[in-house]
Amino acid sequence: MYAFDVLGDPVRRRILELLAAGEQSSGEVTATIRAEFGISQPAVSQHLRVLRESGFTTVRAEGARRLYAVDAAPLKEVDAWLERFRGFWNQRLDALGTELARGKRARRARDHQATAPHHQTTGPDHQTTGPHHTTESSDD
Amino acid sequence: MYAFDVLGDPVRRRILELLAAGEQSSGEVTATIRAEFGISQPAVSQHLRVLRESGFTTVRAEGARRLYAVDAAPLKEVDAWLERFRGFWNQRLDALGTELARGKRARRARDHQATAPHHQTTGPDHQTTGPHHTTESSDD
DNA sequence: GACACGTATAAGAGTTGCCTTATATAAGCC
DNA sequence: GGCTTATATAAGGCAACTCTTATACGTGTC
Repeated sequence: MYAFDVLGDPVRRRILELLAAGEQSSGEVTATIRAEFGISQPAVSQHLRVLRESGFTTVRAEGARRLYAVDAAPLKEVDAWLERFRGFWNQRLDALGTELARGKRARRARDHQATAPHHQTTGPDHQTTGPHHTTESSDD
Repeated sequence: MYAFDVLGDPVRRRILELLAAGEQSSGEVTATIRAEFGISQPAVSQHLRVLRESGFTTVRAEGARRLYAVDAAPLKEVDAWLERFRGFWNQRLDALGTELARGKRARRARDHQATAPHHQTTGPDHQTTGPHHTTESSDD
């Protein structure tokens, strides 16, 4: 899951945000990013390269310009990874105790798309204690 | 959005995957990670520290053990960031042009409402350029 | 108290990542 | 052709990250 590495940089995330509004030329992106982050044109170009080479964007030439646009594929991957955690903020944590008491918990941890280098998951053969109660999980 | 930095590391992502199945002690996590990644106990402990200090996990002591569990707050943040891109993979990219021509775009049933009543999908209402057609590179 | 276990921290080395300045390539215009 | 605009690449410096080994700290046991 190379994707998370790419998204680790705030400049790159910002560029994607900009492109989410629609195709933009390298120059347009550069102007905005320079204004916001105060970095040089080559620096922005390098970030664009990373995004391009990692599949987050597509580019097409229009004269001397390069028009960048979001390619959602890697983001989709990230979204898929998050999938397994969705249950953690979709339920009333406070009510969890009750749920457990009823022995009625839902089965989570269905698939694992581990990016681990080696073999598969050695599933914790404990109780699958899904979403537990965290003392105070901030929810907004 | 510190969260993406934390998730940039494959070991940390794996640890979260493990914890997604339920609370685990530092030792249990360490055993699995050591087996899969071949790194030392202190290395795992340091990753656990990062996860702890960045709010991805909670810890509670049980005797000499430290029991770690997922805290979803930061993941929720990541999910919220992704929100703006959801529209990019919920529509038929190839048909987009046609669809626009027919002016039929808007009301597409959002489909996939499987389990979670996640936040309302505020589709990216990018005017024109939105999701364009490209060859989607699914993997790299 | 002494010792083993479970876990964390400290200090240092190697690697990776991002930024800068300088420069190259290509297109547009006169 | 020669100049300007648009964008990319190259090379080097510095900071940040992650690993390792060594060690400290708290807990349970005898």
